[in-house]
Amino acid sequence: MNTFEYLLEHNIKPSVQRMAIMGYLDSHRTHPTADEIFNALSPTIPTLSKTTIYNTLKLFVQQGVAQSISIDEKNEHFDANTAVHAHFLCRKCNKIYDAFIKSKKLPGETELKEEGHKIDEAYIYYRGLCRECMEKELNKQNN
Amino acid sequence: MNTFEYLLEHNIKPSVQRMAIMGYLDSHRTHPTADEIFNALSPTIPTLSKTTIYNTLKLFVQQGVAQSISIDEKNEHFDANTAVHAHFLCRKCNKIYDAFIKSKKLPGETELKEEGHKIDEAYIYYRGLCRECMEKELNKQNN
DNA sequence: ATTAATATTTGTAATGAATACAAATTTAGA
DNA sequence: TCTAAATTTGTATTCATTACAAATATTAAT
Ligand SMILES: [Mn+2]
Ligand SMILES: [Mn+2]
Ligand SMILES: [Zn+2]
Ligand SMILES: [Zn+2]
Repeated sequence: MNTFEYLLEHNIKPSVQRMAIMGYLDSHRTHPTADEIFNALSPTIPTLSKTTIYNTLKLFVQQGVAQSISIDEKNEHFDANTAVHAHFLCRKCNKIYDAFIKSKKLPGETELKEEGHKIDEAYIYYRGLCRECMEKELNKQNN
Repeated sequence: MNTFEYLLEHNIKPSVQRMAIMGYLDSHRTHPTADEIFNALSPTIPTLSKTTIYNTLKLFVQQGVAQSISIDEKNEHFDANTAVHAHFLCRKCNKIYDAFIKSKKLPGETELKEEGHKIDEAYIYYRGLCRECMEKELNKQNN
């Protein structure tokens, strides 16, 4: 799937900036923040403005080519994967890990629907200590 | 369960301010923000400071007598119910509804544990249109 | 009861991510 | 080419949250 066509199919005019931001999001599945995207792209597009990053990401979310991840209190993160999937934030290294979902029924979903609410978005967030960080802590102790 | 004992059991010294904030959280299960709590309590405790609200809520979360709900991008919400349960935010009226969870296994949890991560917190968020708001919209059309 | 040490609260200043806004630039159409 | 619309940019602003230090309250020691 090429970025140009993908944006067009979602009614987003593929400008240089939009292509670059979508390209970055698609090739870096690390759930970057607006700031991280700006720092990554600004060397190659020196005129790039942070406002454009914010505007574009908002547009991407509206048009359904990205989702906003609010697992981190401090910063909004973004994900080119728009499918419903779980996220795990390591409180030590701040990395965000993906976890895919097997069952179709999400917890509490049926109850909410039975009460007559209409669900448009679903998010599953976990926080804790990732394997990598846990191993680092163990190595410290065994030295 | 009385508030005084409850705070003590969780190693929180029950000051007037802390009692009031815990009392409010416990009796208003509407997932209030720091600002809402301040506006509600400041008439009865005129010297109350907003900083105290923030400090106290942070302490409550640390000591496990409240949880922080980050379903709303704009404001942090708080909940005296510390059990893992789902939340539904209506994007029209901004009310946050509870939904209780039947199954013990949360989506993606097993996968994350198998990868060696240690999960400490779990959050399930939904967004959409609540029944009340949907009915209001229907009434508008049929007039 | 005084005093001193500690804990808590308060008010104000600072932070910083996100937004508002208007000017500048680019793109598309006549 | 000329014009209008769309997009981008830079700067100013917002506002929830935090930092900090002074003020007050609580507890412990003398
Ligand atoms: Mn993801
Ligand atoms: Mn709740
Ligand atoms: Zn980690
Ligand atoms: Zn509603």
